[in-house]
Amino acid sequence: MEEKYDPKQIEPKWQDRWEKENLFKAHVDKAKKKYYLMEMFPYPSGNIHMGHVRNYTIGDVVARYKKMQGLNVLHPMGWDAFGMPAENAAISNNTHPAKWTYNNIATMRAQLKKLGFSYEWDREIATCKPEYYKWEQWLFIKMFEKGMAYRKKAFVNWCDTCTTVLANEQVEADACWRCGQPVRQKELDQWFFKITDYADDLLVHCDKLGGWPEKVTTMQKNWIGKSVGAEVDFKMDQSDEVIRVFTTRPDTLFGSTFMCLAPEHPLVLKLSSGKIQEKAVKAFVEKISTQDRTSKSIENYEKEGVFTGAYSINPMTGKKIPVYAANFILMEYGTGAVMSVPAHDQRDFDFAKKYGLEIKVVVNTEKGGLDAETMTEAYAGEGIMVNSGQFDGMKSNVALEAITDFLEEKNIGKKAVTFRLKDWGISRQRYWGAPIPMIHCKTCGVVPVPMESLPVVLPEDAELLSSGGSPLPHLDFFKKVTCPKCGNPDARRDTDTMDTFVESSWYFERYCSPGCGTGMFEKEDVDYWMPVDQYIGGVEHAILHLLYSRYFTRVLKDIGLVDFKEPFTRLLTQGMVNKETLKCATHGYLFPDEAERKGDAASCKKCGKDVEIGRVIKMSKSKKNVVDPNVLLEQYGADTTRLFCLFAAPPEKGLDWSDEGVEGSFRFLNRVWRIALSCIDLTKGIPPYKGDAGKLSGANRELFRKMHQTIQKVTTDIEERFHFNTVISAAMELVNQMYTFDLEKKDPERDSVLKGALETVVLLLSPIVPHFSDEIWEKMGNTESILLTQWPVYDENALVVDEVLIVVQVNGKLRGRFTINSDADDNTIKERALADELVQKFIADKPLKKVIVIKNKLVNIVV
RNA sequence: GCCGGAGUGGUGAAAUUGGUAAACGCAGUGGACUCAAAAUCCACCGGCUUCACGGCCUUGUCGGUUCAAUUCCGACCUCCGGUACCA
Repeated sequence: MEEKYDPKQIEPKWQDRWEKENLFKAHVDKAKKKYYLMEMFPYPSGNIHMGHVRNYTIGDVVARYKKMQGLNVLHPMGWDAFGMPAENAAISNNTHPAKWTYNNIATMRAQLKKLGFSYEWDREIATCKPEYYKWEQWLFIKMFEKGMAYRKKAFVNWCDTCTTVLANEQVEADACWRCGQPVRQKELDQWFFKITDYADDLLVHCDKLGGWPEKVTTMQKNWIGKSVGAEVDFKMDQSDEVIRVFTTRPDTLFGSTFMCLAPEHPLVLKLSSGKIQEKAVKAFVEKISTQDRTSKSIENYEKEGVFTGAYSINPMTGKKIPVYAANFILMEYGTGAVMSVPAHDQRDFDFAKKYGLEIKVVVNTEKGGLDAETMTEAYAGEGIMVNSGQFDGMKSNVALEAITDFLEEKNIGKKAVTFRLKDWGISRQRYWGAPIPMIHCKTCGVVPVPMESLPVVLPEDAELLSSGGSPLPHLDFFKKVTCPKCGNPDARRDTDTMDTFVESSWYFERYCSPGCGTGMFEKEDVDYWMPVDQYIGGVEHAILHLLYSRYFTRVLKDIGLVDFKEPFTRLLTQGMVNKETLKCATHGYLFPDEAERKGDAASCKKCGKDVEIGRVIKMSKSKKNVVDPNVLLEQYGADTTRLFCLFAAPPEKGLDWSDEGVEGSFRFLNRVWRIALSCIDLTKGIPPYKGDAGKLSGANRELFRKMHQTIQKVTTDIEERFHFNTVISAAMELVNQMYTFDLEKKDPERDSVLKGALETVVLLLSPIVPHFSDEIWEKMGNTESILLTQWPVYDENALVVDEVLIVVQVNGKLRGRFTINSDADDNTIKERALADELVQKFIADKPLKKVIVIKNKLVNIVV
């Protein structure tokens, strides 16, 4: 009776063995080439989901592959353990965020272990532990001392009923998600990191990140958004005030017929004060202050503004122009004021049409013909200057420089650069985060907590408020402190916590010395391991997390803690794991097992009503379109789960979940298992064929060639593209070819070739299905884990083919094919192609125009 | 809205540098084995057309470049991700 493939028995066996043998332990070894591989650590939300399985499987394959290539591999794992869901769970289940988080970590760690990932668990970190955030607080104080962390006022979403701040996610249709109260914008003092100091450097280095997907660096470049232009001072009519505007188009200055200020601009209320417009302006500012002012919504609002009653003077024309406050101007960007040129900017054009303001053409097209009266849209292109005094007739790109120089000469303007990137606001009015290590004293102002008093420990015995607000401001034992500078006993501790993106901006360095008690990390560890050679994670992090990490690394470099600027040499952004959603009219979103599927329709198991089968979107708990990896592990085991995740799609693409494919992956492993067992029996004592390919013949030679082709394909597909789906296809083809042999017939030559093919299949699959491979490897008589075996190398000579297939096209259409010796010259190939019967039929008596011969591939005959 | 990406058979996908569109799977159909079933093995499997050889069409839509376009260029449509307090 043949032994069946039983993952339930094999997988725990190998997981134990790997752990006992310390197979994944990494040590600094300067004699060896290092490879630091890291996947984005998970937020401990409760259970591992398919997105994690996919991400970590990709990483594990690379880790194991690099190890087999002989590199010193560091492959750590940890927990992004602070964050809002812990607080929400605490409120709804009455459990403490800490308890909830640590329970989730325990569950998820066990799940990751069951998947057989090659993590070095000794390096595990959890960002909610004081020994981790202590060093974050330490860095915060360093940054404060350098002026890199500073305070300014900023708006937050505020719910008056719950008296709490709401995250953008907690705002649904401009109202609080808990109570439905309309959300108001409230201004608070908050901490900011000066990422804008590094805007240019972050931008310039985008082009040097050769190992990053171009789409990610493009998105980062656009996010940073450098604009070159000029700042221009506009004097006010009848007052000494000056309004400074930023423009990227100083060439259009003569065409500026009005001006717009951000509603928050300090001059808005001042200018209208005492005028008949005062009331309307106040109402407008008030209205805007209730609106969400994020870049997402701002472009969606209908352009709206109000006249302040004041005029400024266009410095070129000397004409009075009205000053408006407008909802599409952002205070954070540029100077919070723009000169409006309706003829050459679409937003200004729309605004001018709406409020009946003058439109003046100052840049005409080469052909001329722009007319302010008849224009239906702004002309934003380059052209020839008109209506612009001494600059008339110049090309607009030349005038841009000339006018800027003119402004500098007259001292009313200068060249200026503006970035779209804003400073990073890190204050969160929340409980479950790292406390900001600052103290507010009435006499000394803002004072850092002394370094020796760190960490400022987040009090774990706090009770969460049902409104969702942070309990920290209500905890006197936490809040009340003595000022470390003057001894004033009435000082107040900062009760805000840090944005969780702060923790994830340096965890990759912490992995290098996870237990370090004297600093963020040991320099020699970081010097050896960093930068990360390969980072793998979801595309959704393409901007924020990755940009913040790049910024933090620069800060660490400037403090002298590290010697490099860029933390991640190569980046792989995997696509999301998606699934259709199911929604019942009465019961809302349903889990897959709460609905009865009937072909294209489905009904709710609770009420029997029809269920709406929704769009295929990113798997998420709130939409309940999830697949529980536990179920797959239970039914098929880790290897099948891993195999399917990789086979279904290339990593960078989205993966739309289907249950059917999993079965096929399991079937494939069984197919390999069966041929392995019969080969092992058949080839006992026979060494794998290692000789000259030319000495083999027929099917044996074909298999030998296929084996080397497969090694080549698999190696380049992993090395260059991480396309594991084609890696698996290639392995399947090799296995299929092994199945064409009749093992009943005796053939010692075949047996040794077959043995080599089996060894190859198992080695090539081992990073993907490690338990399975180690088990077969052991059955083949090996005593060491397959992970410690060298990755196979292909033999160039074995790839040589004698005959190639040539296809023949007539006018680009496929008409015939033939095989020919692979070293035949172009002329021979051409003759053969023209002689082909079918080809002749299509050429008929038409004259030949051209014949294109592509060696070893194709002939195209043009008639 | 803005920025980035994707779209190929019934279905997941492949085609790496512009050179045979659909490799390898899933689902399906037929056959072998079996008392029977499961499992397994073998064969077929884009559409229309043809007794057949074959022909015509087909990579979201429309147009362009080229001897040749899934691949390059332009316009558009749909979907997905990000949009600064979800992580």
